Amino acid sequence: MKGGAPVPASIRDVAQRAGVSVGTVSNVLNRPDEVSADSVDRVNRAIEELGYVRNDAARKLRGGVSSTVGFVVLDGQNPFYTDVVRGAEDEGTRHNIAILYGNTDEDHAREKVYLDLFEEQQVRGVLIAPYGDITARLQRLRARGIAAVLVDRFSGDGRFSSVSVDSVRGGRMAVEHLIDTGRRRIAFVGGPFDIRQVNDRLAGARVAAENANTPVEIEVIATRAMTVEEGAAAGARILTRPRRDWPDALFAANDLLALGLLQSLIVDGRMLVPQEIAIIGFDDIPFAAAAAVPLSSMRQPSRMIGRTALRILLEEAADPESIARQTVFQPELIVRRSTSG
Amino acid sequence: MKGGAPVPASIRDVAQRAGVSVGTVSNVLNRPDEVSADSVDRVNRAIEELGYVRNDAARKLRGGVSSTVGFVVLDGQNPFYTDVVRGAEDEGTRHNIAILYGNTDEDHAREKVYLDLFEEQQVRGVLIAPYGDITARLQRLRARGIAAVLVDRFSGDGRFSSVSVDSVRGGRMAVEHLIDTGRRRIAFVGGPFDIRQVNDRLAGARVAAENANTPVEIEVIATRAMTVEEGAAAGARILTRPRRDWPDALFAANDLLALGLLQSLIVDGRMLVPQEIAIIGFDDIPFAAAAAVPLSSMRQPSRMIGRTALRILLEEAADPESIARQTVFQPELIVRRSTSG
DNA sequence: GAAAGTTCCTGAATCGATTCAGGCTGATTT
DNA sequence: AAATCAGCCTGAATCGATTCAGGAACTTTC
Repeated sequence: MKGGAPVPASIRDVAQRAGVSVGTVSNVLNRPDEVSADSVDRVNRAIEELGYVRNDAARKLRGGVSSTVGFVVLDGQNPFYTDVVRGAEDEGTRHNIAILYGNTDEDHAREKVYLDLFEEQQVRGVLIAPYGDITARLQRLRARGIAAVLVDRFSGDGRFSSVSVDSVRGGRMAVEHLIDTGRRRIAFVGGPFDIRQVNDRLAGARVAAENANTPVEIEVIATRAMTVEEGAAAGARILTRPRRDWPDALFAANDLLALGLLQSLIVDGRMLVPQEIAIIGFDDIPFAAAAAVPLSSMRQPSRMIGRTALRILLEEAADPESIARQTVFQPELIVRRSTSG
Repeated sequence: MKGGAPVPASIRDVAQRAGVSVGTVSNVLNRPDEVSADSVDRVNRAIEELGYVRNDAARKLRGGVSSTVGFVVLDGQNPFYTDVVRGAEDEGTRHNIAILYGNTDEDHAREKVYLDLFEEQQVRGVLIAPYGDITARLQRLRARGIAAVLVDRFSGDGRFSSVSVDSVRGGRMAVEHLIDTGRRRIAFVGGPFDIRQVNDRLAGARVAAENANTPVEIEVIATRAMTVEEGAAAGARILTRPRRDWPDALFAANDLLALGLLQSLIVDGRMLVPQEIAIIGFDDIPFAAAAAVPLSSMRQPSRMIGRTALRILLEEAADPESIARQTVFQPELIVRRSTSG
């Protein structure tokens, strides 16, 4: 068909063409300052002419380190996580690191599949927004020399580094805001409860309710996933109740749920938001502001989370003796129309 | 901590423990039916006991094939692309393939960086939603035995397989719909124009205008990117015009732009959508339905696109002689309130 | 019973980049 | 002039999985 070497050039070909040894070529590639300027030139020219590209497999094999990092994400459709990934990617390109991407969709089996895969790939490290409890699995990775950093989730026992947002505090702030604006019958919408953040946000909500100086009721409406569809389904369920049983505010465990709720509640003007019912979400995804009724939310510094997580991961990969550290960002209350008529 | 070798077990360790040769272990792994049941058992037990995991680097080095595929995405924040990736991932897990993910953010330099990286990684193939013209680059990959499939973009010269949606037709359908609902002064909002889809959608819009049996005006409002922010900026610019110069409909090159436009136009009730101005987007991302005014859009079968693209990629990787084929899906008009008062 | 097959297994060679002990050259010191 | 040193280079050994020619043990065929 067309030009171009059908068989890729190896370091040996480059060495031959440049008239030096393979060791020298490798040195040019990895520590050019230990090689004479003349050799550097010749080698670089040969590389150019042959279109040589380093074979990462060979490199990795010989004890080298991988230039990929695995990222296991809970929900790849959620703009919050896309943003986190984006942050990690940004930091990654600065270190010439690529991201092996895995979306688990709140599924244990997929989580395992991806971790296995990353292990086979001998990635430099793994970023993971875990679904359930995976410390055992991570221990094993570590034993293999693969670092791991938890994302969006505090590491309970402190055995692994983590980068997260204080979900309990976020839950408290959200519900305090609802109470401040006069709401008393609050429903927490979220699930499944083996997602740690869901529990934490609910716990925070309860704290706020207990600390209030008026009686505040917290009801729990469980969902099977954190999606727009599940939110809409939960909303539909609320609508079937007699009017006097409606809560006067909803705290959704994330924005996708909140958007789903919003969508189903205001359809046909069934319910007025925020007059009859206030809604607040969590994450402050870009679409929250563009919603039918702009959505109040607890903002997380998503890109920063991704960036920080990758940075810490690389540091730990470089120094396996380093001590696990927990980085916790604070959420920020963003008030929009859905809670402030 | 429990057992777990601090140093990963190799195939040799497994062989020793199972009392067989390395060749046999490899055979158990790759063609178990050529090995006696007894050996298979012993080897599997040894693998279990040692926690052995295949080293993909070594495997790749020895002429094997990679189990990763690169995916270069134009805009990772766009839910449309997340959906496409998700589709590819779905198909990938069925073949035990992981995705190396790269987000170019409409940037040539990043595009190149990722392609280099994928080449070093010797990925099985590359899926790419290209920004500009990259056939030269893809030719080179192909010469190295790396297959490539274009995503969301028709391969003009037919040298590569592609999976896309008929953007010209989509543009035509969108504008025909606007015309059908009585609009005559239509603005196309999109850019930059070196994104092929933008051109195509505009071209389709023009066809619709010319075919109409009333005079229809198509104005072009250029944006620098396809984001919510740019859409909002374009909307703000429209608002500065004297009222009589306002278009009566907007066709946005994608939903993000449309959402931005919507957001900026309806703020403070400056403009009534759809009464004064209709808006239609492209992609039908999940958030389009949840927008302030539910957004009409041209739906693309995003997951299907991803799935199909990966399937074709794997087929081509398996058979380098195969002929490039163009798969074109048809877009579907989804009418919501933003175009039908 | 010899020849010809089967079935299953062995172990050395291989892929390509990196590393490192050792060597060569010319400059500097004693 | 010998000894020392710096600067630069060489090339064999190495990583771990795969492959394949060769061979052992056992059956079947004539």
